[in-house]
Amino acid sequence: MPPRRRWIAHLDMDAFYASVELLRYPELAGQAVVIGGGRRHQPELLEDGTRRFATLRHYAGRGVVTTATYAARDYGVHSGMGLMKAAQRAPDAILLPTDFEAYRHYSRLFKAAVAEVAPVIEDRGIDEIYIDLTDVPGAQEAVGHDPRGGVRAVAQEIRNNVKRATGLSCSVGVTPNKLLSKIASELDKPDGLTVLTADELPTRIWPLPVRRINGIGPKAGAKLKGLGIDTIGELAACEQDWLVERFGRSYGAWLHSASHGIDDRPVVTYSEPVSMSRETTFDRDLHAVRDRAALTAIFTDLAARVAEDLQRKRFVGRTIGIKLRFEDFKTVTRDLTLPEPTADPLLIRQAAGQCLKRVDLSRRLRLLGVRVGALSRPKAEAARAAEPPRPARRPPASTPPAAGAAELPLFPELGDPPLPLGGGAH
DNA sequence: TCTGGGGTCCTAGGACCC
DNA sequence: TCTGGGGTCCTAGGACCC
Repeated sequence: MPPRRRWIAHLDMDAFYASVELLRYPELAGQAVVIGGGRRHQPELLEDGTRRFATLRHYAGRGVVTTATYAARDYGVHSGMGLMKAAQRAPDAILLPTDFEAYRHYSRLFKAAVAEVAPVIEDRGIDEIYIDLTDVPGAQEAVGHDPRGGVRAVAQEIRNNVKRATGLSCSVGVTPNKLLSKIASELDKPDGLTVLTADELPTRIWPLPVRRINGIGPKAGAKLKGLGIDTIGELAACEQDWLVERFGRSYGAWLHSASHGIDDRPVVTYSEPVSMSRETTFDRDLHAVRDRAALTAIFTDLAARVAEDLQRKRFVGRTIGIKLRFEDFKTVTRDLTLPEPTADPLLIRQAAGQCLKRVDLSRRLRLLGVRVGALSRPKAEAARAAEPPRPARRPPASTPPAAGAAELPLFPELGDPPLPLGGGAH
């Protein structure tokens, strides 16, 4: 009996947001379409029943491209690009607002369709998943002399099921591990299926640029390029010690094993959230003093929204943090750990207000965020009462007056003394 | 016409305790 | 008072991903 092979699939929906929009507006098929920005550019229904769509040409704002159709990508537009820049490259491309409700709906549909064939699924966001195919009936069968035949048929069945359930296409990579499958799913995109065995590493993986490895981002990619390493094969030819000297023990060793296609991570079907946050970028940069009222309102709203998220998902958190991005794009964070976890909007806002006091607010702000971390499940009142009080590890942060957060002066009044510089408070 | 929003994980220094 | 080592928690920043 031949040994049982581990088969992991990575499934990636093709241009997901844009493809969902095309289901709704089939007349846009084949056109350059970009998804992104605010709610402003909703299509307009004309009297003759046709729709008028906004184009990128007149866009003004700070949005980015979340997805572009393949036709739009031909103009050099890709996700993450500022919409202003995208407008330069493709002024006549159609611009649609993001509709997360719709995308979440289709996300649930495609994942359910996969689960009918293979139930061991790891969520990697709204449009991609890993699937463990090892124990799916048929996956271990060779077809002729090809050990990939059985699992290829299983993967094709998954793709068919997704198409039937959603009308959308996806690309799938199947290999012995998550690292290689993630790379493989991109090899024949869109609407492709690539099955690789470990012995195909030198021919199929090593010629690719290092950036194709999930975990090598812009920084590590640039550093490798500076060292004369462009392809995964060139990385694989490096001594591990040499990489460790340059990238640190952990990352250096990982680079070495990744380039050799080694990855033992399991497919994880559930993981508890670690933090929840809300943040917003303003239409224009705001100043702590001159725009105090607006900033205070935004801050309170962000705290209320995280609190709402926590309560809806039944979590409480002990570490409250803020994030600020200045006009020069520099970002700072401050956080504060409370003696007890909470999901109360007032307590969250109070703690966030404490954090804010530790930041120098002389530069204008473009973004504000509120985060709650160190999450746990709320204890029932009864269980709490039965417990001895938790001894505080350090003096609790001076608790603001019980007056209620609404009256707290979060941002300085005109004429207030200058705020202390950030970073000095610990 | 620079660069959204929601996450995870890692590192590193200092506090604090034994 | 000086000299330690180990372990955990807290905080800040940064890389990376979807």
